[in-house]
Amino acid sequence: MSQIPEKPALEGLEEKWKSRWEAEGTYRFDRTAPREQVYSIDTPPPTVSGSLHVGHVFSYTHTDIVARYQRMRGRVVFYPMGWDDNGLPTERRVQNYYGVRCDPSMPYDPAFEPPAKPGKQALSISRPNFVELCERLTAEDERAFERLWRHLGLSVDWTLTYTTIGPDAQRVSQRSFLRLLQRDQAYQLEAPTLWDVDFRTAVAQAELEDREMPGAYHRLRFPAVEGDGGVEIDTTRPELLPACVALVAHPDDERYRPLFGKKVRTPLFAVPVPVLPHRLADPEKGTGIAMICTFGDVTDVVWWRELSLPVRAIVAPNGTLRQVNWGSEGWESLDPEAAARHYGELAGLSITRARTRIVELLRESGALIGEPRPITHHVKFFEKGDRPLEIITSRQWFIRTMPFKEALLERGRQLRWIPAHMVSRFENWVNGLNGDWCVSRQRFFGVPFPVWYKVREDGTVDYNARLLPDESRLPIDPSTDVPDGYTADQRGQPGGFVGDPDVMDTWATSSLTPLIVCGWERDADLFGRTYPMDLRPQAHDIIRTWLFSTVLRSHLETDALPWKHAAISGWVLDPDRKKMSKSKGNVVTPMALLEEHGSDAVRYWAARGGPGVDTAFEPGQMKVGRRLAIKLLNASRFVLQRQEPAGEVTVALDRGMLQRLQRVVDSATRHLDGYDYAAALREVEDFFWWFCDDYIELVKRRRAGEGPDAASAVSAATAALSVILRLFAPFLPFVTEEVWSWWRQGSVHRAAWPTAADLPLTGSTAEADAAVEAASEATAAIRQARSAHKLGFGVPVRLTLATPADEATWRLVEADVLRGNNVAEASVQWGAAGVSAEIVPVTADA
RNA sequence: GGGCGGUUAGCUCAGCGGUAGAGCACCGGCCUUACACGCCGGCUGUCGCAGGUUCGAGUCCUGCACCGCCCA
Repeated sequence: MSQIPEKPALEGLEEKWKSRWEAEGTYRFDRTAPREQVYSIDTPPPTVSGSLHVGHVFSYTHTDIVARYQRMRGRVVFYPMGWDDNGLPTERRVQNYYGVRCDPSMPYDPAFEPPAKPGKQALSISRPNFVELCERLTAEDERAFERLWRHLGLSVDWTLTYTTIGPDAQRVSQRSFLRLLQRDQAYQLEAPTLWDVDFRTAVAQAELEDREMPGAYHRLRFPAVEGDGGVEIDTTRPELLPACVALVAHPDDERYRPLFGKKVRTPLFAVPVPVLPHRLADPEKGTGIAMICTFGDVTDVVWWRELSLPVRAIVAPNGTLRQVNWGSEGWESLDPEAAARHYGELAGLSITRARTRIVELLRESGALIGEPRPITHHVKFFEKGDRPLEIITSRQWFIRTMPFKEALLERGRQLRWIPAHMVSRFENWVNGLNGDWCVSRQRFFGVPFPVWYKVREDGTVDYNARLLPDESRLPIDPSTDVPDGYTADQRGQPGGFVGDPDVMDTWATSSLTPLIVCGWERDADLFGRTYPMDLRPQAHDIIRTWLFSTVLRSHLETDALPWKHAAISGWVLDPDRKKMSKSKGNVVTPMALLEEHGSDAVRYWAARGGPGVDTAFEPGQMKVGRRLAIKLLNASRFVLQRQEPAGEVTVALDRGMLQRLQRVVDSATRHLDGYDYAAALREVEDFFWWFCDDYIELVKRRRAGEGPDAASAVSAATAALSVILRLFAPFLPFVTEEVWSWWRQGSVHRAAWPTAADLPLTGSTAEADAAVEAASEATAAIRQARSAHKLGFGVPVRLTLATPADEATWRLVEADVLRGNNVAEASVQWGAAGVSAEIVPVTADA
């Protein structure tokens, strides 16, 4: 307990209480609690190689409100925080920050120190050195993130913090991968894969986005192989002509029916290709007949697979056209010399430059009909990428998704979504899945695949001869660790082994967060107490990635839903109703925002944005929140200044106030149970302002007196304050804790959530309600009259009042109403049709 | 093109079958010994448009328009 300050203020409360909470372990998880009592939260690990912005503050506050509410309800809250440091964003940040690039062929340099300032030219360093820099930089970022979250007042148990590159995450990722392999739920395949030519890695369907791009239709003439016939096609990708393997038209298209089964030859390269029917060919598009190349887009892949076509791949992993030996097997041409001559103009060029050059060649040869016609079309990009994706055949790891679509939809239905309509985002995505999940990335800072391959005697790698570690060895890095039965010097040697060079997609690790934090296969006791988890909070933009993949992994690994509830928060919108962009969010950094308005005030703004509702960034609401917090300090101080005489709450007005509060408690509890924290806050806030401006104003003079009526007011006010503080505690943790400390032991955040039993209610409910009603409407009428006559409160008045209240009710509140409105004399008519008040000032001589 | 959500006072939003609400902003007033970072009062709406159901519709149904997001 401490003294009530003379002039209480919000300043400094964050510093004071965040360190107190840490020192006292206020939010520490009690791992002896039985499962039924535990409430476990699968917090989204923010990407550390970015910055936290107001959107994070917004949604993490929502989760914290739920956590604090559940804790006060008696649940033992398991609330870890994670950092997503694994993956491409970190690599990119490290490259820019230190001016380095990773060259996996270089040896480790233990003495390496990055330059103080990044040089003009990127410095090549080994993979282990690169990974060290990633770890160094993310560790710094993580400390800054933690400071921010503590300042915001998140009631996280910081002893449970994990990172997606940490040993636990690696061990879980690798163990799960080995088990997927055993169950044939993961497999390796050389297949056409979406490929980013700048990052030089495969990407997954979930990481795609469509962008609108300018393009052009080029009409090309393909002569018949025999006779003078021919056909014209339209293509947006003429540079892929050397990779053309067939033409395709709709089976019902009368125009092309006669050509099915016949061959035409490609312009410039004179490759004979068949004309084939397929239902996916669109008769309305272009000339109605298209060229199939390996591979221009995903439809090409479908055609290639379903029509059993050969592969003629020309795009290299770096996005240039590779060398091709025309006339050799697979590259047959009716005129290999001409083909080689033409292709020689293209080889080595980037895709865009190759396109420009081939259009010139086509024009010269007469195969280009007319001029290119500009269009805009949708092109697939890696969401973090700058150039359109290519489709390149490469060896990749996949996790099966296609066989589980139905089961996953069923899991989606079992999950309680908040708000409920978000389930359709999930179903939309699952229904649209068109292939298994590609999880390998040709990158460096990630969890390696725990796999080696045997090297044949001729020095080639036998990808079918896998060497897998025992689970007890995990986590391992196959680029430095050695498989059982081999020695380090056999790496890369004939008869030896090589490690799988790839790392896992970052979602392949973050899809396991419930298993990582709950101690799957590491701590069975903890796992039993926390899994499946109670809550997954996250934003709606990552339903297709994080939520989907987590449901999949838990389904495969534990045959269960990972959590009971998924609470999907909205976005923060800027004043133009656009998603608050990172650059905008950085203009006002979260820490500056918290320092300017106070954490409770910012949390108030966030709490008003309901579940799943996109919410405008509005400093005005933060100012309102700040006023609320200040009001709590002042009102509390006033109530606590007089805690004696205490006694039974007998006066009708006092009982009526408590009844109102009881209804607020019931309703706020119902709302919070349904995760509608915004509705709960509204009700508590409305009550509190009424409590201050009407109830306290009416009773404060009686309360200042002596005897049972004063005791009734004192007791009612302190009982109400105790409940009000607890109702506000999940929303405004700092100011409520401060006030609680003035008169109570322990933390308000470990106090019990209020119930009706906390309110000393006695007597007739109807009578007390009627008293509140009569007092409120009379007061409103008198205040109105004062305003109309421009008479301030300080001027005593003579009142003529008509009130619908009956005489008995009026007598219950008369003294409070008259004193509370500075009425010197009154003439009252009760039982009137409506309320009306007339006043005249009482002058000194009257 | 398919799906989801939204459209209510100048602004931000609540209300989702029974006489249009809150806060902010604005205007007017008040030093009232908890708070001037305060208090009191006032102003403001064809509840996107068109039909329908109902005794009664921001509230339910149908269509349309516009905005946003997701997926093609």
